[in-house]
Amino acid sequence: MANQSPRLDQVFAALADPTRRAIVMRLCAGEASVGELADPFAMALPSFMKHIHVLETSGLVLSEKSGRVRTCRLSPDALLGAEDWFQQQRAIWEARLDRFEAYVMKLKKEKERAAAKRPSRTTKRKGSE
Amino acid sequence: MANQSPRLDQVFAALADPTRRAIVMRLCAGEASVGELADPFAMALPSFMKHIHVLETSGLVLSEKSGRVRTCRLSPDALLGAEDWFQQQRAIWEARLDRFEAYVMKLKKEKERAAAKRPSRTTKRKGSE
DNA sequence: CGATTGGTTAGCCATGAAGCTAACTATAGG
DNA sequence: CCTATAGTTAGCTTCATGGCTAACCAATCG
Repeated sequence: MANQSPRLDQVFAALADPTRRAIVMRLCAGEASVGELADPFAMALPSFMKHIHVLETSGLVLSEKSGRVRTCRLSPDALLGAEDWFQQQRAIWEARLDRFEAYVMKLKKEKERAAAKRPSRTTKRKGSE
Repeated sequence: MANQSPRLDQVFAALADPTRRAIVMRLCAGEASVGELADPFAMALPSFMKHIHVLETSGLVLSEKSGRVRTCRLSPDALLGAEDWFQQQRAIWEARLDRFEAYVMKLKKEKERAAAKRPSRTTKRKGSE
């Protein structure tokens, strides 16, 4: 029940930036070096590296340096964790909608029964909500 | 293909804060007034209202004031939009994994065929990557 | 060796986010 | 009418974020 996970904070914060989302999207297609990743962006390397670092500390991306080139790849766990969060919320939301619908149905039925009992009151306006 | 949606920026940024995620979770269970929402948090009202406002401009939450009380409710669209983003990434990721697996299978088969051809070389080490 | 390439570190700046208090508006209740 | 309630506005601090330049390693390559 305690959903105070600092990981989610970082994952969502990381994904709030279009540059970083683009990096994640790129990495979904396969690993790449920092240089390759940086290429499409009109941004100085140090600025770009900050984004990589943010992605890394959020757990979304892993990287490894061999020689003078650092290769980055996606770590699906964090991504899946965030997706889970959405699915949980949606489940709760949908359960509520179901309950609400059930409630409306119940009201409707009661109204029908009342109408059957004393038809003269069928045209009564809306009723209390 | 242009996924530069400023909406996603705002939605993810909104969800990067634990207070705001808690608000969203609370609202999944049904609408509530600002006061009700603020109650569990040890935070001055003006600070809290900022969170509400962030949620509102992100499109996650709608609110309406009647009398002196403002009632908030979830707007599922933005939530679903964000969930979609994850599902798209996952689809790409999984397609890649499939392709990778297919590639590995192909390698394996070739190796087997080679082994069948000249069994003496079966114990050769790893091979070039 | 010396130059180039690929990345890293350090430090600066502007902006925006998250919190606070204090003071104000406007409805509801007595 | 008076007071308490529910938000709201204004203005202030502090810290994080996103960008830059300049200078600095450390592998390659010629």
